[in-house]
Amino acid sequence: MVSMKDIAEACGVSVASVSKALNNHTDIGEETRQLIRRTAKEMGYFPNSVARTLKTNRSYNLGVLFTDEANSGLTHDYFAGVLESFKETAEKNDYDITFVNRNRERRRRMTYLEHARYRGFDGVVIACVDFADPEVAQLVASDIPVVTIDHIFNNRIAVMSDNVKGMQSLLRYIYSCGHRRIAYIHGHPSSVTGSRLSSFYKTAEELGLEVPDEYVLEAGYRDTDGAAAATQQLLSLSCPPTCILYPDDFACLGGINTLREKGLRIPEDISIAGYDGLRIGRHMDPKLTTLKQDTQKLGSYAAEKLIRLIEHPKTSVPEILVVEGEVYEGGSVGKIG
Amino acid sequence: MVSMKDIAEACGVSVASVSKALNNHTDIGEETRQLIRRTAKEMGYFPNSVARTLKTNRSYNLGVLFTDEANSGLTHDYFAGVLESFKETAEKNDYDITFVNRNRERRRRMTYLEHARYRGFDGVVIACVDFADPEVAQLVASDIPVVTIDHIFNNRIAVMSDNVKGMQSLLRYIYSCGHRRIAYIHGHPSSVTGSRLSSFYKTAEELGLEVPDEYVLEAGYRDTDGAAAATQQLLSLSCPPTCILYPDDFACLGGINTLREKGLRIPEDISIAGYDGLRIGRHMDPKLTTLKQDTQKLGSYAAEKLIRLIEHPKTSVPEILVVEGEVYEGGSVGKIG
DNA sequence: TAGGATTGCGAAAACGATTAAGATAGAAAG
DNA sequence: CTTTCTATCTTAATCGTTTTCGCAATCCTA
Repeated sequence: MVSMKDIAEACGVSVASVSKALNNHTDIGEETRQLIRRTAKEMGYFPNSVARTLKTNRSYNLGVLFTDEANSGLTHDYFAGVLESFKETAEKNDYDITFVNRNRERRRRMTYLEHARYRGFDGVVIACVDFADPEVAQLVASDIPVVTIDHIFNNRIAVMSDNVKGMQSLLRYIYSCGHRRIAYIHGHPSSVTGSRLSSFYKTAEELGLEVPDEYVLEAGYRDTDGAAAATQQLLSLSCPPTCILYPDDFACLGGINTLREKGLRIPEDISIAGYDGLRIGRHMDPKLTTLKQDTQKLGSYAAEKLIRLIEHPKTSVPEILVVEGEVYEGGSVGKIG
Repeated sequence: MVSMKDIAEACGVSVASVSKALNNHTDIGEETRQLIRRTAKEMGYFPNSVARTLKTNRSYNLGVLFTDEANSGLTHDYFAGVLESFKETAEKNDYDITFVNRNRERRRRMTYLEHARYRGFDGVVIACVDFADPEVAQLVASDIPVVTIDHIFNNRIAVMSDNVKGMQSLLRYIYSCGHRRIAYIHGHPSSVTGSRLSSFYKTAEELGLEVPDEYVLEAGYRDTDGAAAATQQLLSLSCPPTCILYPDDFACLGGINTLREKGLRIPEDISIAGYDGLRIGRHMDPKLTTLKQDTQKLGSYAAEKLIRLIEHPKTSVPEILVVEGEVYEGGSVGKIG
């Protein structure tokens, strides 16, 4: 590999001058600058980020922390969408991204924070993890710039999908279609689920909707079997709902199958709605009515805020960015009355 | 951050001794070793991978190269599955992964190879890219260890999903169900498509199947609209097929919708089969018959081979690893006769 | 034209680790 | 009692950059 030293020799100048010429410093003559830049290009010089990082303590590398619970992970569509967008924005700003982990086996195990320090990440984005994990807390409490997605920590920047407004819009839409007996199968307890659930109740109250306790059940996120079981339970009620809300689009699939097995048609006999706005929903028949989260914005905002925090720590304030989604009117929620 | 220097001072030894104690070298006394290791732990020391990389020229970081054609990318289920598995295996071996890209905007643009050198990747895995891209060729031709997935380069290690056997098994299965008029909507020309297509023809011949030219159409990978259009075309034939093969599971969705619009039931009126074995297929109704590719093995093999190539270049030979998939017998292919 | 300001450049010290080679001590060998 | 090992530890160079500081040479300005 050709280094600055090689260029310096070729040009008959010092390494310092090469560095200055290449980094557009002011205290270097125009002619020498040109000469150096030309030879650098000719010799196929490319900087060594490792050396630069060591010296400057800036790696231009962002850590991405997420955990692969239940074999989801990268195949988790919502997160994949966010990450894709995050990656793109980061790269546009000359940052690379590397996954944070603690799966070390050969050497001493590392905590997330240790790993982040080990690699010298300039910042870390945290999404889709168990936010109660003490190791996550340790990382968040450190001096490393952090942005979280869909979870709020004290004095940290967070990018949130607006679950409150989202659920509100979705429920209002369903109500506007004439539904009055609406059930909600929510995900396992988490801040996300919490927001949606309370928004569900609040909106129902605003609408004057009555929500019997039997109408609110729990199933895992992306858990088709759980959704199927819950659906079964709802159908066996003496007064079953006319519309069922699911934790997410994927879980819907489990519900749909149960409904079809019972010979129920969607949306003629029963209506359903998902949450997330995954691509598959638009290809189902009928198209799945859902709340489409803006993964594109979520990812790019997270990256922009994180980079801003890194590059301008003084003027960056802990803030909570809320990204609204929108109701996707598929055909899975029928009109009543 | 506490460095070796700090530990050295605390223990009253030289930095060299600290390095030796921590890396289990032989020329260090047992007592001093213990002392150093203990103090290191007490002081919360953690190595700095950047400094180590600079000195040793080994980053323990692998590059992942893929391109996000048509807004797929990380939301591309097949690739996401492979990557997830690759990541896991890499991490088990103490390697991290970073994405290779060339989207630099602020600084000088980089080629893939330049980026790989810039970051000092120990090796790169290439998957899901335009293999005809000269920049990919440049990277492959370099001295950086490379493993490709689903594409073969001269003198390089490749991990391949067995598209020949896969298509053979799938077609034989469909044949065994009694189908004789089988159409194939294949993906855009690529080595993958090529293998499947030729295997389709070869297997058909072996089975004594006649395949009219009108039965073989083209649509993009994951292109639901294209699949829908092709399906339309097939249905309008005077002698339409009894079973349609699609480029992939996702594209199937486009086909399914077209079929349902025509009032055709699956599999009573017409049969379909996908390719890939995505999770959604198992939740469709009927379950989608498909060829399930072993993304888990593909990813882990790629990681293992790449790491082996990095760590034992002498005994590593360019080889082609073939990973077999298996027919997933859903219910979308009906029995005939 | 002397003095100070400006400009262009180089020397050298970092950054945090690794490692070859040298130094020191005590032990074994003659 | 030298000499030669061996075990243990240190010195110092190095990886490829960045950056501070100092030194000339040049340029103003009065």
